[in-house]
Amino acid sequence: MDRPRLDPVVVVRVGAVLAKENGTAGGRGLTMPELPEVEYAAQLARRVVVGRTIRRIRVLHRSQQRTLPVSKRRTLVGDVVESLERRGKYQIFHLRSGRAMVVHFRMTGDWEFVGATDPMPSRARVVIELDDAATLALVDARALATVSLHESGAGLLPDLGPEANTAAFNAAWLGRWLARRTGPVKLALLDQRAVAGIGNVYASEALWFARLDPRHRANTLGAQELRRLVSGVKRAMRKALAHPERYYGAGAGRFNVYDREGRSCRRCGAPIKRVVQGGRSTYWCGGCQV
DNA sequence: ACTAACCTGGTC
DNA sequence: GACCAGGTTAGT
Repeated sequence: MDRPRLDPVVVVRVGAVLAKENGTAGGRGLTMPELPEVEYAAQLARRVVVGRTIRRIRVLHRSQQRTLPVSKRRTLVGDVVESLERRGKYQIFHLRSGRAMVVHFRMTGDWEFVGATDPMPSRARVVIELDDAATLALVDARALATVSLHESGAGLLPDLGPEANTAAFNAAWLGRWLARRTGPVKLALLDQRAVAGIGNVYASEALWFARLDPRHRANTLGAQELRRLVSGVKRAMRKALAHPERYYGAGAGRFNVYDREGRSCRRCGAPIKRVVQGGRSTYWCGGCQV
């Protein structure tokens, strides 16, 4: 087959390989896939699965038994992956039968490409075997990633806002959305109905780019602040999409505020602060984010 | 609109 | 050995 294939020696696991290429193995091992990381993972997986016939699906962890019971798995055998689409943090495998398999990495999910002679990774939860002997494994330390099978296009995904890195996400849209939110703007940014693809890490990063205090009430932002926030989100997306190796896997740690409590701000030198909002850590610079 | 639950590796 | 990380959903 002349279809492009991943070199199995180079590509093992998306996050881990990026860290290796970056020469930073052994860092904090942050993964937390958000829009840029899921986009990169989908790009790699796409090259392996598109056009291939599913030979078998294995479930190695009970957390996936609910959504992928044996009866459903059997029906996938022989189906063909026509395309792999990313929407927000979701990956959608469109199948020739008209069905769709939807994967969400949650916090620690990742693809691992397993060669014919490679041992199955210990954290593999769902294994997709293809007709050309390629094997794609969903590895996930915390086993919270989800895989679901849908009979048709209807009800595939929950209600999602515009993609964070597209023109559809703009100040007019965001302003309309935030107007009915009274909580902190950081929490509003995490709502996938407001903007798709932002998670805890890039929410803090985007607010740093926008020079906005994450504790501001969402519905109090002015027009100029809204524009700054939109461009802050897009700057964070653009940087991470252009350099996935700096933000993914053990190579992570190139953030401006995330996980940098007490360190000095790269823009103004003031110490980075941390506060818990909605049960999750928010980081920001008390000096230049006002 | 807020909170618990889902999970388990890594750190305290 | 307790506890924390966190996206999403289900439950209050």
